[in-house]
Amino acid sequence: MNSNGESTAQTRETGTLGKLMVLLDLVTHADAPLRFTDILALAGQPRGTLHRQLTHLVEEGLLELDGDGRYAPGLRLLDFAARSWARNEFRLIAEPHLRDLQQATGETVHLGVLRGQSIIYLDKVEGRQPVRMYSQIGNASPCYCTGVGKAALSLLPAESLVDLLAGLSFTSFTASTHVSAKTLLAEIREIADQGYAFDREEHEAGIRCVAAPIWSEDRTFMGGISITGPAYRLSMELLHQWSVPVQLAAASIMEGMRVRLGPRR
Amino acid sequence: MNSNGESTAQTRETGTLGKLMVLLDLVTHADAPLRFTDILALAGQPRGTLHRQLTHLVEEGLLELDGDGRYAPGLRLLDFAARSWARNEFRLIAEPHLRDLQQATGETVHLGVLRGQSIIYLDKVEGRQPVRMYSQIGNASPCYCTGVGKAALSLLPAESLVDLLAGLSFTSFTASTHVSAKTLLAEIREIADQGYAFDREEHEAGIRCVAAPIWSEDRTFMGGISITGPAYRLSMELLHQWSVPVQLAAASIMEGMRVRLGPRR
DNA sequence: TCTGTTGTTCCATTACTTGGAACTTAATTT
DNA sequence: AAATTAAGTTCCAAGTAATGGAACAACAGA
Repeated sequence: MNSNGESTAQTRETGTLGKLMVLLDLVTHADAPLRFTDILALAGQPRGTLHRQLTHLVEEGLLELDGDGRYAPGLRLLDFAARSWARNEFRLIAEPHLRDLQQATGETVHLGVLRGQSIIYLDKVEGRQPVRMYSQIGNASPCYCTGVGKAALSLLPAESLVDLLAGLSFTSFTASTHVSAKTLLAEIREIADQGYAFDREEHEAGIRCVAAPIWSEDRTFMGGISITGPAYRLSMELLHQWSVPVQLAAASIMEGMRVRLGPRR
Repeated sequence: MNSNGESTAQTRETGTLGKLMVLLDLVTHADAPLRFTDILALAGQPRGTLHRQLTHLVEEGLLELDGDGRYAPGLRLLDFAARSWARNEFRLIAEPHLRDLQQATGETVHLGVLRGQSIIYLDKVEGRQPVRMYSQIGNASPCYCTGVGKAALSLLPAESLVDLLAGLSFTSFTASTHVSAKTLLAEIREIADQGYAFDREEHEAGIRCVAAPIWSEDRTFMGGISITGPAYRLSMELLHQWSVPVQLAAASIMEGMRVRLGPRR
């Protein structure tokens, strides 16, 4: 299987686990708790099989079954995630630099990492209001219309990049969203040259950002950091200016990673 | 080794999934990323078997394998958890009331739910500083030394309570921590009578709280909310006073649950 | 280079998952 | 209230995937 394809309904070679994960995906991605029959239709499996699988997931706390026979994501997932997040090395290293960048600009700062075709946000430092956790952290966003995403894509070797772009299906979130691999590829090459990326209201109308890529030497980690804010406050001119501190912060984080994780990587 | 519940090597009736979850638990509960051999020793399984299991978990993104052959929790867990949290019905219903309570007291407010022998924190509303997400949310804490935990235990029918207490292993976090089922049981009966619970620096020195239980009519959900703060600011007298607003907020949340989830439950 | 350690692959045996069908329970209609 | 349909659960023979011992490969230290 290819390195970071991770394409959609692709049957993975993970046996029983893979089938169960598909179910977890179904339930967690649904907009509302699903009944047994709903899942039956979506999963397309025999009733007996599905019933046993769901029972196992519930027994393990990965799903929860309420009194009305509806399945919802289980709380055990929270516990796993809390540990996963609290000890994430990249996040721990990046955190102080994110804070500095937030202080310097007054705007919201994100740390994200490329996983397959998505950016998963690892951290977020806001200014005034208390963070609504999970509001962004942990969420998976498309790579082709976010600053961090495009910055991360600029790190891929040409071949992997073309493969990944070929597998994308573009959703037009705003009028500015890239809708073809062609224009996206052109921009990513430009980003690779200049070392930073913009999001020109491509994911959400009225929201702009400037982002810089971050990577570990062994390319295990490919992601980025960004400064995000409302378009009325963040002119493109200002964003161009901020491309400098973003890149400096990214460099500091990478230096921290090199020191902490050993020079080899 | 094991944190608080989840007693050792308990074989669940969940077939292949159960075995994989044991591995996930091992890795996520460890203090640092584990090498293959570390897991081999902890899991006590044949090398070949373990290797394939870990490979499957990595392929599914539940674990991550870094360049040095160390296994860490995977980022996919974050994505699952983000969805799980964002749509949790109890949290959504409780949130505005938690905010009100925070405003009224100025101290930190928690929402927690009993899962097995642990309290899992579903939400947290702080005053001044931005919330460090996951710092508390999602974390599992012992039920016998937290305000929310003892409040939740007071909801259990006598028999279940005795069973649960019998299975506890007490860790003495501070000088005030309950260390026997006997004294704990006595306090829980008192809590059941009066309708609110205190944490008198039992989990963390210098931290007190007052908590009130919350339950759904079908007892699917048993948990509570609490006001927490430093002992120097929260005298026991003040906590006694605050037992009233905490109980009122709890009542409001339960009313909300009744309306939203239907009268049956 | 040798040697012990760590990590990976292979394959016959075993055990679990599979899925059809029968069954029970709940909801809807007459 | 009885009949009818839908929804959810249990059962078991057959097939498939997991198991685990052993052999193999990669690596580190002496």
